[in-house]
Amino acid sequence: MASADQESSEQAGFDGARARMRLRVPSVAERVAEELRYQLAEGFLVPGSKLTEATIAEDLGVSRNTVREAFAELAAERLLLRQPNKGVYVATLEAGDIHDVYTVRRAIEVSSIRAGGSPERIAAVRAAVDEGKRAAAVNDNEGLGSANQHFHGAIVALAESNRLDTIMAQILAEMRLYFHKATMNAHFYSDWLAENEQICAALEAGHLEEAGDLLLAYLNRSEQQQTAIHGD
Amino acid sequence: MASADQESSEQAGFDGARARMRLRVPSVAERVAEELRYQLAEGFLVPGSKLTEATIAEDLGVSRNTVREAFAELAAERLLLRQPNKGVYVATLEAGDIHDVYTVRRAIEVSSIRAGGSPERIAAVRAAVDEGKRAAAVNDNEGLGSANQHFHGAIVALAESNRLDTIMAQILAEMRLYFHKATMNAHFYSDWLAENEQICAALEAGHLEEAGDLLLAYLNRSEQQQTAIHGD
DNA sequence: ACCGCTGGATTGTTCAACAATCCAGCGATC
DNA sequence: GATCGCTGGATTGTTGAACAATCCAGCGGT
Repeated sequence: MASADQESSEQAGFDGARARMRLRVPSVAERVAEELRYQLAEGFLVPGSKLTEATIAEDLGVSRNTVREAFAELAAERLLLRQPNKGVYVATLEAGDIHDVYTVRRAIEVSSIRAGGSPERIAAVRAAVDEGKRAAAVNDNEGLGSANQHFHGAIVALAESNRLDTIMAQILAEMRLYFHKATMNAHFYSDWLAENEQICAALEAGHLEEAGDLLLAYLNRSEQQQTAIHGD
Repeated sequence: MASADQESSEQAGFDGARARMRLRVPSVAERVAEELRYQLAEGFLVPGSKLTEATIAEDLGVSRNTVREAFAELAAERLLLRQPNKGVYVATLEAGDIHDVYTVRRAIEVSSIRAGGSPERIAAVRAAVDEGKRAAAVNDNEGLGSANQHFHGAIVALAESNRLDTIMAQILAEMRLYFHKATMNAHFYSDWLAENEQICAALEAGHLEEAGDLLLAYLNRSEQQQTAIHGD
């Protein structure tokens, strides 16, 4: 997702008329990266475990060189850790990294929401909130989780910055990798809904300062929770 | 610089006693990437020009596959643009990208300075200001430019977040690439010194809000200047 | 318990080949 | 004369094999 979108010049306010064609066939290396990303997000590859080039190459039926290219891509996204002459390992988040990740989130999320956004972008935030409500209604824990990620992604999208979007996407991928389904019990999601609703409402009402404060408070609390669980 | 530092667990408060050894020999691909980064920053490779794999491979005396790995790394940093089946090109910043870049800078720089920082980190900011003054004293335009980059890098470093640091490093590399020496006349540097001094003073005095406001104002003005020059 | 060695496994890098794709040029056609 | 279709050459994408460099576990010697 990082190197996939190179339409930085493609402004958002484009007429739907001249819709871009995008029938590009992703390269093999990209598909390998995509597959690995999927397996990482799904938890098939546990943090810290080693990925051997030859094995993966054979499993996916591609050349070792191609696997290497995919590794490079994922290493650049911090999903894999490359240790020279030793191998690549699934990234692990240490105690310090949790703070690190939340520092980034505070910077870009709060800044994005404080600057407001176009009505369409705000509507996208609202949509994510609703998505969460629907998931909660049917007790879909997994759906609840991704709805929350959509919510925070939509907040960053308010800023209409491609770079912030990809940064956020990477951070979310990192969190998916580490705070995996297994580690998140239902009680985590308890407060989200109400809080997201509150933030979204403030945003819609144009109370940007308040929205920012609420979001900041949420992030701080969330960091505390995570640190408490993944001990340090 | 992006994938080079994987000591995310290495907290800042480390005793100088157990200094890290770092005698790692960078891989060939990394050295190729380094060389290209240098040529990009130095302006030998103009934005938009095409880089042919075979040519670079021969010039540097390495294999085409290795060049490819280096390309992947630089493409992930947005310094190169990979167009599938066509080739890699030196990245160009369109009008919209300028706003994009500054949006990121506003987010992470302002957020970093508003949170303050340890005395050592603040001292580093001060050091960057002094570096600028020394460069100005001898009319060293180039030194003045890099001093300013050090200044803003030091501000982000206040947050003590590895991720923010690498993000900022990439952004600065992008700007170096585009706003190259040739394009920046001396008059650009005119205000910097006084303003950096002011920001730094506010920071040292603990007036974080004021420091943030000053920095924000600077970034906004700088964006305007850049947009004015590199037409839109 | 410490040391050095050694062999096997894995990564790093190169090379050569071929398929897939793009692009410029060049006729053929209306 | 502009458009279309083709074709040939150049470049990228991908593979497979080979070899060098490096690491690591195990083993034996002291």
